[in-house]
Amino acid sequence: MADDIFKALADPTRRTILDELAESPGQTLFELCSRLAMKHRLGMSRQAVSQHLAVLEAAGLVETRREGRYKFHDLNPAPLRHLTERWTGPNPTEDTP
Amino acid sequence: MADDIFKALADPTRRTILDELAESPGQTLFELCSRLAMKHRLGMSRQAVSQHLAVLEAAGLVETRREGRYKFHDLNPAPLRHLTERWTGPNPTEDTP
DNA sequence: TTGTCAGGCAAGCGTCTGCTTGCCTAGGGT
DNA sequence: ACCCTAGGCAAGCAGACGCTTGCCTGACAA
Repeated sequence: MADDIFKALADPTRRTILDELAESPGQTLFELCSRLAMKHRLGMSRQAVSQHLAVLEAAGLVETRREGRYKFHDLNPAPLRHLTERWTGPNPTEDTP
Repeated sequence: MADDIFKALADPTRRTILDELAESPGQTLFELCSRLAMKHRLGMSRQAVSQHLAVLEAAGLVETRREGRYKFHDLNPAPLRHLTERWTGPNPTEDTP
């Protein structure tokens, strides 16, 4: 559970993918590949990115929806919210109603 | 920098060590070894724990002080505070004075 | 139908990593 | 002096991880 999330965050390429999905949601695999290559100078094969996305999806950090032959990816930051409170203590005034 | 922190958090044993140091600060290597063995049923060699502590210290999550032949370890949660805001956005009401 | 394009599956390979084992240094007590 | 204890250094090993390559499936268009 939390283990999957921390392990998913351990790789710099996966963190860059999260950055990219935060900046422009709903990208397909090919869009992510080209933007990682252009903006971040990461020359990786399509399968490498696909495997990273699988790890992120298994951790619940990325959600996907299919439309025809396209698969769109979106960041889900919810699992990250209280991840480190285990050691920092709850943020005193967070979630004030 | 952030890479060291995420990589340090990726291992479940290291997260347990942080838990243990949060619960009772200032433990020595041997104290940590025995408590990991007793409370968490982790049978590891002393060197394994020592190497984990080195990783945590390199990431800035654990600080140490020597006294004679003892070396005491303390949790430093500061690097964890804003670690995930990169994707969650800043906590709206955090750090209110 | 045939061709093309987005994506998935699986095996293989090199590297990193967590852990062990063995030996070594330094501080403190008798 | 001697011994014991807390900790460090370094080599070695098995498994995990990141990435590639090659082939396959399914959706659309000509």
